[in-house]
Amino acid sequence: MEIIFKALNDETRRAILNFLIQGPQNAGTIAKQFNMSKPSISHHLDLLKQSNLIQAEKKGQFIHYSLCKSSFESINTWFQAFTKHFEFPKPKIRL
Amino acid sequence: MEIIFKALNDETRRAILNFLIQGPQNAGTIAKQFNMSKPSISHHLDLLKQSNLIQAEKKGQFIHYSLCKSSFESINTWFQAFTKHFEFPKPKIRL
DNA sequence: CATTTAATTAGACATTTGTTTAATTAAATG
DNA sequence: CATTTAATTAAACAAATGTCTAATTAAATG
Repeated sequence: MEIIFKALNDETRRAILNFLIQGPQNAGTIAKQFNMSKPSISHHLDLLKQSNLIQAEKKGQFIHYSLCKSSFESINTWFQAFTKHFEFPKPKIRL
Repeated sequence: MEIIFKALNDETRRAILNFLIQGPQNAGTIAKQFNMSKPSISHHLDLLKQSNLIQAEKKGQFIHYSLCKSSFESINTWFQAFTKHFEFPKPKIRL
């Protein structure tokens, strides 16, 4: 989980994830969305890839990035303990 | 969301949240769970409180900390866009 | 095969973060 | 009311993070 939460702890990376909901995009197209240098975006993509929130696929000169299901499932599982905590408060009295 | 993801991006803080699933605890009891100075834990509790993942209530000399629903709901809402993305893949053909 | 295009890697640097010890605040108690 | 106990705030500092420009890699093209 460590690396997933780390990857999510940045506004630009979260915006990249949101952008990728539309579908796979190459690094250049992603970079154009942001007022930031290409190397910076490349670095963010690397962190997202390390965390398995996205995956990369080389297509000739381009690299296509897309959302990756597994890490989103991990996060969901992590939060389930808290979801349960709030959904099922212990009754103080027998009904 | 910024401050919530920031708060979640630390192993100790996530462990504190998990500990609080058991129920409200005071700062000293929380600190004992960790091999770390009390001021460090105090700092982590402050960040968690700022993010509204926990709330504090002073009881005499003690301060009771407990999980706070609202920010967990915010996170859940944030993730829904991705949950939807993976749950409902667009069919390529009409069934 | 020299040049262009897409993208990453490397190096530098300022900012943020997590930790510690020392000092402070505030409530409880003999 | 002086002392103890719970907890925070302050100050300092090393480590991690995000950004940039310059350099490099690798594929496409005239």
